[in-house]
Amino acid sequence: MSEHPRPIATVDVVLFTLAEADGDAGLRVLLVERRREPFRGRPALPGGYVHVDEDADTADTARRVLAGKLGVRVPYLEQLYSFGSRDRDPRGWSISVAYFAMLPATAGAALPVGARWQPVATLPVLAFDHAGIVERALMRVRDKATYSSLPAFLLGETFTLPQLYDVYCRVLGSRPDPASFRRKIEAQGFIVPVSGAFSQNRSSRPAQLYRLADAQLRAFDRTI
Amino acid sequence: MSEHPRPIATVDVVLFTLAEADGDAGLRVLLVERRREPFRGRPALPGGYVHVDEDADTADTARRVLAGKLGVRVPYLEQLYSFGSRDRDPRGWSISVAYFAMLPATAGAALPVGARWQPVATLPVLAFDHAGIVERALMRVRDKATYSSLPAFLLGETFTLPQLYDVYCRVLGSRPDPASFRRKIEAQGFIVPVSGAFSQNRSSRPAQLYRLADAQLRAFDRTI
DNA sequence: GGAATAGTGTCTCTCAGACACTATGAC
DNA sequence: GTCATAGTGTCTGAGAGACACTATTCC
Repeated sequence: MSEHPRPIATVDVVLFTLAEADGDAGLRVLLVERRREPFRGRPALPGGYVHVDEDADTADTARRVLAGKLGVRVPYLEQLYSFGSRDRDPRGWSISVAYFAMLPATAGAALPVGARWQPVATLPVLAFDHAGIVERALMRVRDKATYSSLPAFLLGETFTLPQLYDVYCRVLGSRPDPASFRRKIEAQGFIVPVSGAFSQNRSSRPAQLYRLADAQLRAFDRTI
Repeated sequence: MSEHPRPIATVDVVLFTLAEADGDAGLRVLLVERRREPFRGRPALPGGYVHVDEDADTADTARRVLAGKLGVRVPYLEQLYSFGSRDRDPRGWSISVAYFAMLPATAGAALPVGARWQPVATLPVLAFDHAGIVERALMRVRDKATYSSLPAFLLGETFTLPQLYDVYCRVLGSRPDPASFRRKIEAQGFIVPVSGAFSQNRSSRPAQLYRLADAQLRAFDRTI
């Protein structure tokens, strides 16, 4: 009675970062070239099977994939959505529990062969339904940028308010009033000034450095 | 290489409704008594295995469970979260893709034996990690009530603004200003008046009847 | 008329947006 | 001093909260 054929169970991760050069706007997502069938040679999201003997839960699977395939540890990881259907994998009925993660630009370091950062504006054709997964992740990240501290996880330990403003702009794709932004962020209180620390600017006034008040995501207040 | 032992794959549904009697505040959730091990005799969320030969995707599984076990069709169904871990099911590593659904009070009709509506304020001990699933569903529904038309799916085809206000209050557990609520909702424009139709009140002024502008969830505007 | 609920007008306070202004560094 | 960027002050308009008020039904 309880023995049904089981679907394939995988975890895929949409890993976001920003280009280090401020000149290039917008988010980038990590793609790896598939080395096996199906979709051999196609770019895909990093992912893998749930290892029932190794992983305590699906978040563990996500972290194992990121650490093993890419050697990164991410400051922010969130479950995105689960894509489970008959058609999404030619090998059969499969469920992918998708996560997304934010990685500071500085932590980019060396990528293994076959992995690359791709601007979300110019995505190639992806394996499986991964295009849809990236699309949903982008919607989530952009939506959360309007009411949470999420974009701050794209920055390193310390950052200036202008840098934070820049990150929000690049994630949102719009430029709200900088003065309003400053007041709004300061009112939310999820960042605290690092006393006495200032940015080293090329040829202008240095800016106060801040850090996150805590490692958690903070949502802004909302009323009906 | 690609043959890993697969986790169990199930779908569970948190089905919400309101008591018909306006006197009783708050949401109710549907529980069914488990008739098999594990957790035999314990109340649990309606759910079941993914049937790879029957279900096109996990939303199909959710609808099949609701139709088969309870004979209901729901006007709103949304994927909630996936709970996948080694420990959540004594039979082994398991993934439950959880959904939540909203059912108008009037559609309650006859429930099968072993099923019952339970106020969320007085939940018993549940099977598996279902208490955590209900908790997350409640957080989602209450959060969405602050910025979307979600609570409207707890009402029937037509409803009055005072009824809608009552539903939002019961979901949110608070009583915002009724005048502000009216203005806010009218500005969002997700409900339209049914021309010439009014409620039949016992001994007071009848109210304008409204219906949803479309069958989709509508999110309110938000700025940063 | 009174009771009860539906619905509006209006004041205040907060906050986003706009934008002019001042502040502080490098040179 | 100039240039560049950091950061503030202030006005305005939109909207939430509070609450007094009017409107329409049944009795």
